[in-house]
Parts: sequence; structure tokens; C-alpha cells
Amino acid sequence: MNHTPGVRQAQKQQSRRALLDAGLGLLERQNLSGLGVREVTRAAGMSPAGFYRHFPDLSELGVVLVRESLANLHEMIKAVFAAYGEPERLIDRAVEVIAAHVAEHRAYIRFLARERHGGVREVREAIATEFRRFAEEVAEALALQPAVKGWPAEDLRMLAELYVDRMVSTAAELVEADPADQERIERTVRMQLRLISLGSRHWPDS
Amino acid sequence: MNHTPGVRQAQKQQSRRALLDAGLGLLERQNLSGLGVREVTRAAGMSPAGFYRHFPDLSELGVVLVRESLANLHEMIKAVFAAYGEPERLIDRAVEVIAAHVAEHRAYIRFLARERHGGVREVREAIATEFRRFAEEVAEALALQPAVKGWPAEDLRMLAELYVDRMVSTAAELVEADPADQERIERTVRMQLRLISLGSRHWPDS
DNA sequence: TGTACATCAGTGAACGCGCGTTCACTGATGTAC
DNA sequence: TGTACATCAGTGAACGCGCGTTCACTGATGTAC
Repeated sequence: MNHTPGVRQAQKQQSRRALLDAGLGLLERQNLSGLGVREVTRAAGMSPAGFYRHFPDLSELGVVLVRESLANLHEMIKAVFAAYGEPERLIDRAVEVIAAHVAEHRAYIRFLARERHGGVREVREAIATEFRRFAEEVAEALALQPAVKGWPAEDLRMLAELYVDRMVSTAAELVEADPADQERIERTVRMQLRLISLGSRHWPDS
Repeated sequence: MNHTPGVRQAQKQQSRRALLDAGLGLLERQNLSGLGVREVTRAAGMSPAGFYRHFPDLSELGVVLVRESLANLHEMIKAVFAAYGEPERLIDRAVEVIAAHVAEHRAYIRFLARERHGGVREVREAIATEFRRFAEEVAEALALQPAVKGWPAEDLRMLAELYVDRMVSTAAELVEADPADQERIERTVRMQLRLISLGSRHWPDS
């Protein structure tokens, strides 16, 4: 299919990466809707016109960053649910995985938090779509848990969204937080997830 | 104290309001970090230089908008907890109050969602401070509920943050949502709050 | 292997434009007497 | 009430600057034979 990767392709790929990395770096301190083409090419060590060999505009670059930001979601969910089946263990594992992911991909997480409700519609919608997929996957994985046996789809979805919302908020909180606060934040979210889990075991009635 | 309000003061106040309203309007479609002084003054029907009679820069205008956005929080919390004390009733009332507030103050809510994790530090911090105050007030109001009698402060705080996080997320979701989805969103959040309430009644053990 | 031509990622100059900020101003409002 | 001076919100022109985008180009890489 790709009959010759070739030097040319490789060089182009490298320039594209430089643009994406430069953009991601600049977005740590500002929003996509305030970012400039010249700013990005300058940071990437390329002439302004070169940008257009890779992207038609900055929104497109943003959409690619969204895809990259969430590329590992599926693996993360699997890693969490592969843990021993008890809720306690699952929760600890989930918080570990989130904290590690935030620590390792600060810029991506910050980008997602910043643009999730940001001023560029295409990027906002790309993020919303990915998060919806995330909730669906979590709902599917949850469905296999004995605690929710026989739940209607709507209730399952509701529970998955509750977990996902709390995890996404936590990631956004961690990425901006002082390192000294990290442990407290993790402890709080563990308690909250445990409380939700507790609620689900008594659902729907008290 | 204010020995003469006077025509001059009133006119100045009116111009200031025009700038704030123009800014708020423009921020429905973009981020503060991409907004321009000329853009705002143009929309407010004022010459560019006039801006500086009211604000040193756009961040300051943003901070004022944060204060205005959250001016009614205290009244909202009181309105919710003034409802009959049963959790079910409280939850219904909270969702009603949020939905009504979002409907009535779309632009402010959108602004908060957009800039909560946005690229302008002063505004981000102003929002974080207000939300922290919000969580504290909710914790205080919760403390009076019989269901959480004797809880340690940390657990109470944890629960308040869980409720607040879900309400803030819901407001952000409602403000961007298709009107056709509004009812579904409200139903989901009612279920989620009920599940949290259920969890709290069995806290800390199962 | 060598040669002649094609491709195309990246360049550098150029364009017209809107930006933020400053400045001296003007004229309505406020104040002192 | 009337007059003479002070205040100051808003103006309009000016500044230097960086912006996004286009264009013809160049030179390394790829391809055909």
C-alpha cells in the first residue's frame, strides 16, 4: 500500500510532528482560539508558509491533537478493569492510572481541559465525541460487574457518566494542582468513587 | 459616602456596562485569551481609547465578569436548601434551580465553562476561588442535614465537592446542549444525585 | 550504475490589514463663590 | 441665579508591529529508463 516510505515522507512527518509539538507547548499558556500560525511555525523552526503544507488551519491541528490526546483511552480502561474485580481494587487502580497518565502527558491533559469548553467549535465537538465514546466503553465494562446485574441500559449509562465525569474533573484538577495537593486530591477522589460505588450497590431503592 | 452620584457617574457606569455586555457577548464564540480591545469597544459603540477609562486590560474585564457570573450563587444555595428537607425534594429543587439559572444567564454560564480552565490565569484563579467558596457553602448547608450527622469535616467536604462538581458539569452541559436533550440531561443528573445521596446514607461502610 | 525529468516540502518576500496603546483634544458635567 | 474655572469620559489620529495568506522559487528526493 504505502509503496515507498522514503526519506521525503520521513522528513515531512518530522516537520508535522514539530508543528504539533510546538502547538501543544504553546497551548499550555493560552487557548487555541488565540494561537497564531506564525507563532507555531516560529516555535517549530519553520517558515510561516510551511504550515500550509501540513494543515489548512489551526483548528485542524487542534483536532489532530485531540485524537492524540485520547489515543490511549482504550488501553487505560482495559488496564483498570483488568484489575481484580472487587470495587475497592478497581477504584484504587483507576486513580493510579489517571494520576500516572496526567503526570506523563501533562500538556495533552491541559489541552483537553482548556479546549473542552473552548471557543473552537470543531475541537470542542471532537473532544465531546471522544468523551462520549469513553463513557460508552466504561458502561460496557461496568456491565460485566456483578454489582449491576440486570440494570436497565439507561441506569448503567447514568452510572458510567457519573464515574467518567468525576475522573475527567479529577484529571483537570490534578494537571493544574500544586504537587503538594496531589495526594489530598487523590484521596478525595478515591472516597468519592467509593461513595458512588456504595450508592450503586443500593440502587435504585434505599 | 458617595456624596454625588451625578449624571457623569451614571453615564460612566452605563459605558462600563456596555463594555461588559459587549465582552460577554463576544465571549460566546471565542476565548478571553483571543479577545481584542478594539473588538470589544467596537461592539460597545465606543472608541478604542475609551476602554482604558474603565479597565487596564481585558483580564480585568474578565475578572469582573467572573464576579457578576457568580453573584447569585449564595441565593441559589439558600433557595435549594430552603426546600423541604427530604433528599428527594432537595435534589429536584437543585436541578430546577440550575436549569432555570442556565436558561436565564446563558452567556455567563458559557463564559464560566469556557474560562474555568482557560488560558488567562487571573480569570482562571478567580473562578477557582469562587467555586471553592461554593463548595464550602454547600458543605455548611449539608452539615445541617440529619443524614450526615457526626461526619468528619473531611468526609463532608468530599461529599459537597462531589455534588458541586456534578452540578457545575451539568450547567456546562446544559448550556451547550440542544434543547431537545435538556430533559434527558436533567433526568440523568437527578438520578446521579439520587445515587450519590443513597451512597451517603450508607457511608462509610457497606 | 547513470542520466534526465518530475515531484513537492520548505523558503523568503510581499500584500494589505487590524492590532494595542499613546496623546493632545473637546465639551458636557461638576464646583466654588 | 449666574459666572468662571476644574474635572474627566470619550474622541480621533497616529505610531510601529505582527498577523494570515499568496506566490514564484529552489533544491533535495523520487522515478523511469
